[in-house]
Amino acid sequence: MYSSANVSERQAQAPSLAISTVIFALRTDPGTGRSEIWLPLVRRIRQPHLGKWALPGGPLGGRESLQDAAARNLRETTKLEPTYLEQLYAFGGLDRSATQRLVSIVYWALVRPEQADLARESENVQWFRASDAAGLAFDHDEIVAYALERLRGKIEYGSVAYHFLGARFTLAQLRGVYEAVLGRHLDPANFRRQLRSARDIAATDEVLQGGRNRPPRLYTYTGPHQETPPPGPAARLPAEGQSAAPPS
Amino acid sequence: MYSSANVSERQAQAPSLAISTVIFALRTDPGTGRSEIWLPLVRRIRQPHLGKWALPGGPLGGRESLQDAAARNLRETTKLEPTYLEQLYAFGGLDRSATQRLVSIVYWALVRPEQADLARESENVQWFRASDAAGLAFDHDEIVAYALERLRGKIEYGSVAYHFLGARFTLAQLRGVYEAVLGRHLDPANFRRQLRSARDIAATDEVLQGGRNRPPRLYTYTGPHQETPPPGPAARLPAEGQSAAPPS
DNA sequence: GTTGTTAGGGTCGAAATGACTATAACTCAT
DNA sequence: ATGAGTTATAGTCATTTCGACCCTAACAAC
Repeated sequence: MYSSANVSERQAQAPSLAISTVIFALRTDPGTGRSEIWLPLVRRIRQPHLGKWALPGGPLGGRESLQDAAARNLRETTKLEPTYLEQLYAFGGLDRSATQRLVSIVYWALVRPEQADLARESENVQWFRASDAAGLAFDHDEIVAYALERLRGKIEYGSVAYHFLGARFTLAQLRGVYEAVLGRHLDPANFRRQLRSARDIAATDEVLQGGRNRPPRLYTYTGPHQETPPPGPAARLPAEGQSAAPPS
Repeated sequence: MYSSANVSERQAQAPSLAISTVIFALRTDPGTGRSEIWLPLVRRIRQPHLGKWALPGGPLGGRESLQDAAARNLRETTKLEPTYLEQLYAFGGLDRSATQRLVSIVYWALVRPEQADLARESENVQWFRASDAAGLAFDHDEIVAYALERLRGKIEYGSVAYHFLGARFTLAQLRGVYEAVLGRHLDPANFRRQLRSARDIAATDEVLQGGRNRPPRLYTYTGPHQETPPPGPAARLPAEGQSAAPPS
């Protein structure tokens, strides 16, 4: 292996390698009270695609793992730590960038709403509704669409919705996450029944006071608190279950 | 984005980028008649890990997509075309190779048994039972384990088992694939019932003659004949369902 | 013929799921 | 204070799914 192309030739052809990150957060619409998915984008300050919005990213440092590079992107653009960070896909089409051959390893992350609200916004960093994120630089439109697709898959599978929320949450909030991601209404009673069994959530003895209706009980996530899953998939697997629901 | 590190520094740090491929094929044990998963490995002919077995792979050419590079690896090592080829994961740990910083984008492929039998074997290319593939070069042990994990996920989900078989197959053969991958016995009657509904298989009007028992009917796969899924995930998604099975 | 073995169809109960009803607990308007 | 409105939470019921199991059909070998 490691073919016979000589080294100088290989270097000459070597595509640049970059890391990009799709960062999802939930925001509650003040009007309808419904949860929506948002993500931060950065404005391109150089060619190509100067002035367009793009996913946060940059070159891979020589002393950091892929995961670390993605986490660094996150810190640098939004000043916050993700509650979930996973590799999405490596994009390497020939025509991704007009100026150079570019291979991007893309990660996707979930952050909590409190953090998303605190995240700085500036001239060149702004949050967008996921459904409004179009016309991005490079092939980032497709990447965002794919990340949403994958988010749907993961959330149906089960153990990712909690990472959108804080340490304590009501079942209605959790259901709001599911509804925002899946894009359909879920029956509150059935949703409750499904979560009572299995999944890594536990009821606390507290309730959320101050609402205008019956105070809902607060729950916590007790599963592997995979702040940022370990580098290799080998280490990541025990926390997940890998693979998905049986459409049969 | 695209940080402020200057270009020369970035080049100096730039990790090498390689493509590797995990190629799975099914072989039937002549003794027990059970199906087993095999994969081809190549012997390292240079340092590091000289003499050890490793996944087929090599550098990414400047004029080929990631997918094309993986397909080329396949051709070059086994002289055969895969019936299925998908990106597995990008591995980029700091300590993967002792001699250099190496990022590997790994693909996994399925090939048909007839093809696997025809595939050349040589001094430096040999097929191994997946369960016997240990002590490989670099972190390839972990990569193979992860590929098997993902294969299990995909097969439970549904649409990948056919790619191990030829154009026409019996349900017993298909069940053999599932049993080899999942590592457990499946009830023939229930298996039949599940496949009768939904999945992209159709009964032909032919039966397989020549066995010593009742001749089984032959079936075909009618789904998207995803010989080699399109480059971007966007194009790949309609054929798949993305994500994995529900451990709940 | 009989026997052995696999193909393929069916039954039955347990478990999961979706649609729905009912009651509890709170706030707010009157 | 009382009732209306809203959400939380429990329960019911019919349908579907799934695993375990049984039975008959169709071949080869003897």
